[in-house]
Amino acid sequence: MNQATFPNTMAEKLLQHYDQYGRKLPWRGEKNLYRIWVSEIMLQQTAVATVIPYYRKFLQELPDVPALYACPEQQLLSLWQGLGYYRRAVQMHQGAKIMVNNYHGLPPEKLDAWLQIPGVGLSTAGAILAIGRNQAHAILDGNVKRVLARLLALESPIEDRQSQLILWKLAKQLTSKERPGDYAQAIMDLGALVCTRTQPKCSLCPWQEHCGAKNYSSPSAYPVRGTKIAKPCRWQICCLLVNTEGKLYVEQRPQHGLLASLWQPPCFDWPDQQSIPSAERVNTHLPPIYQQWLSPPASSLPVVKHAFTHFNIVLYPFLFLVADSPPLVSGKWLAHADRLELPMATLHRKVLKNWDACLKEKN
DNA sequence: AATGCGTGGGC
DNA sequence: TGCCCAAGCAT
Repeated sequence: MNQATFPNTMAEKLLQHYDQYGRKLPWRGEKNLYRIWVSEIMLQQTAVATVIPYYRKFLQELPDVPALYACPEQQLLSLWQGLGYYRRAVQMHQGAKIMVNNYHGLPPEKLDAWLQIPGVGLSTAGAILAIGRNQAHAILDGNVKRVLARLLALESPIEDRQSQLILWKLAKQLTSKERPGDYAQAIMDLGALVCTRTQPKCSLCPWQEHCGAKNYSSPSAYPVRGTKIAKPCRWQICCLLVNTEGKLYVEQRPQHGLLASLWQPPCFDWPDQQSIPSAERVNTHLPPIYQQWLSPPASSLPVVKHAFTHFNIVLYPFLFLVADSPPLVSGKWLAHADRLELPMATLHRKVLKNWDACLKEKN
């Protein structure tokens, strides 16, 4: 469909709809760039309902750039715990450092400066300055992509470079020059409430008369997706080492990669997906130092299945009762009461939760 | 350009 | 239940 067919009255039409039906959200009406930055980073690839409690807690603990700058990374990761994409928290820390060193501890006021902040790309930078300063920047997030792909009845797969260029061009074209901040939030609300992924409510849509998908095709047929690849699966033994004080042995993950710098019980790959590991077979697959601790019979806990973005994982947890605190140097022994303060990924929390439930059952 | 990076809810 | 995907960005 030719983009020239979209009249310049569309922004105003959407804004009228927004003024009446826009969502009330904790960050709506916010003009503080720091607070908008926090919301936009948390909302990357993350559902609104999930973000809200994290947003409130984060701002309560870290109300401004200097507070974020001064916050130890471990404490920051604890605030982020359970939200996912933990790199975002580290990047915000780096961003706060840049703001303290270069901008007197204040968030920048220009797009180019925001693009130098780690974790802030074109869409996030545009959103922050459009919403906070009413600067005329376009945004292009998942919601907007879906809305625009339907307007265009875009046939090329949404993730293709060609599609991205077309969508950015249209996003800029449609953005309101008068109220770009409200427009950015309006089109995201449209995607979240009306132009939804499944069962879009076209009869409520202020843009229905302009929509190629509605008028010439089927809205739910868009956006067109590329070919998907089957997710691989991994299997791991998860070792719960418990000493006589009832403390649990945990190790910190590497600083880079998956779940960077988070803590977990020691886990080891279990290459054989055919068999569920028995206590005996587990023994032979672990480093020798573990073998002396395997209290026969080792208690097995419920299997934990977890889906990451690019692979699935199955954890086989085993309980090891350790008579004395062993000479393991890389980790530490964690009391039950201190568990929540330590940043730990959801899949490992699942294991610990199951263990708690088993203990409760026995008592 | 393609891949890595979490999690929870909807269907 | 398994699959899809959300206010994307970095490498």
